[in-house]
Amino acid sequence: MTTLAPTPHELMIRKMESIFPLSVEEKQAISALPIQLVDIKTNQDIVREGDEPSQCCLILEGFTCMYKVTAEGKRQILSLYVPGDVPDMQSLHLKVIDINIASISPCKLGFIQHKDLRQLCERYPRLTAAFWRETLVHASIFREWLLNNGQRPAYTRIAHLICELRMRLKVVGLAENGTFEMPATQAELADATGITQVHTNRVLQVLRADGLISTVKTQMHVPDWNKLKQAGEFDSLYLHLIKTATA
Amino acid sequence: MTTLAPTPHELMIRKMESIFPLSVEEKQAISALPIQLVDIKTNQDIVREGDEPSQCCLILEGFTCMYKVTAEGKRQILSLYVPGDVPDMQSLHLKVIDINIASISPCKLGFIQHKDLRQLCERYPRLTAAFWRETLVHASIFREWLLNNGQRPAYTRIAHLICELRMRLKVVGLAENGTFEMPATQAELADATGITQVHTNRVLQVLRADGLISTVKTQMHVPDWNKLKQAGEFDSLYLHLIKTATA
DNA sequence: CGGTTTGTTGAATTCACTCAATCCGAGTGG
DNA sequence: CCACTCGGATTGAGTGAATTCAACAAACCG
Repeated sequence: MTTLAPTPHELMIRKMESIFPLSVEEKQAISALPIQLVDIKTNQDIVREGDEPSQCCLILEGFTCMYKVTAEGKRQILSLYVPGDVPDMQSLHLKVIDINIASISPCKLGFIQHKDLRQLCERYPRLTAAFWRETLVHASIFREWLLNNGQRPAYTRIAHLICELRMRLKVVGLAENGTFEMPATQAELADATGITQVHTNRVLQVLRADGLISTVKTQMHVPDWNKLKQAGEFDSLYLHLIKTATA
Repeated sequence: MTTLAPTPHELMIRKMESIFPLSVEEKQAISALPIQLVDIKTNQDIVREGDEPSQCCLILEGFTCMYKVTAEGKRQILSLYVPGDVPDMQSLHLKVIDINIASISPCKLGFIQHKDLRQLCERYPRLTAAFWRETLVHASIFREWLLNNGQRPAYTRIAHLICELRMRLKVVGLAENGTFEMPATQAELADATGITQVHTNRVLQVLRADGLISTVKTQMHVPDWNKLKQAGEFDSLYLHLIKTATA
């Protein structure tokens, strides 16, 4: 299945439907949402700690990451966001942003005003549940990362991260045949998994040698999904995808 | 201020008001919520991965923890929950539970039926926002733990955890004069911070030697809040407390 | 009490880190 | 078309923070 680039609204709906069944009416309502398109370059901050935005950001193309830095200047990437994600949905209810969001590749973004989202939720109360659920799924991803980074050895940890990305990209149609764009640098993977860049490099080499992944530029290929899943101890339950989306 | 043990509803309201301003009406509505009281012993599972509960669990007394285990049997504690918390609020919107929750001390729990919470939210839409916000704050705590466990050295990491507990207990009136109950064992602190029990023990000794904490049985005392905050690089922004609660 | 959990200590080990240095491909400009 | 730059990837060698393993002390509990 070769999917033409979906419109912003199509993408948003596709993503939402992976975790929440939408009615025709609800989809129409979402499709009517005003979205302001913006292109940005690599390594641009989109939202910063302390900001009080009045809009949410929908990723349309490219990858972004959420991160925090310690007093000593060490950066932890808290999550990677891919097309269809709204990394700052929390700003609907937490006025002051407590994290940073930045692009890690050139991105196309769609900004949606809080007021429009609030209006939508008022008119379609089930959508409140849908958005709430989306934030809960992201919380679940944070938890899985906590487990992953806290208890698993580097090899498993990186394998797990790659599994998650593949799965999340698949539901929005961006990971066919086990191949997908993965523009994160090794330094970024390192900051996401809490290991050093040097060590990340060595682990990736072993993963390649073991035939679990192969990379060409920013293209990641997973020849044997089951083997990688096993290496990464990956169980997608925590992504809370509904069955139709997993198939 | 010596607070008498609050009723379940008082405790719930006190906690909610630390992150969301409630009207008199809303408080009355919450007070009318049916709550089923249950006492449990230490180390009892309350909710398990795979469960599909029809109720949420309000902690009234004691500590509980949320955890996950890897295939190799390593346990990561994802969060600690204290009186006033509802650790499984997510079950309102994520049918299948993806984590475990267990007591780490004897606990008094209050179970609230999903249907009652849903009804409450329908009648008082602002409360939907309040509960949603509560789940977002917990997500924020997961993120901070990710940063803490991923990027900070063991000493800072444990100091930070103690700071967080003090702060969260304070808003429900359980940490006056820098003293509070902290029933977690060193093994549990270890699983929460992603370091070994042995090393946790050594770090605690240093923290005591540095005069940052002192412990008598399960009582934790913090003689100098500012010093501990500094040692733990603690900034409470991520808890999203409203000003009146911080004071 | 005796049994069990929790806390403490020592010694050897290791996984991952630090600190460079080097390599490489993609642009850029002369 | 090649020299130059620059970000990213790779490699080597030495180091260290935290681990493992094992034993022991202390506190807790029925």
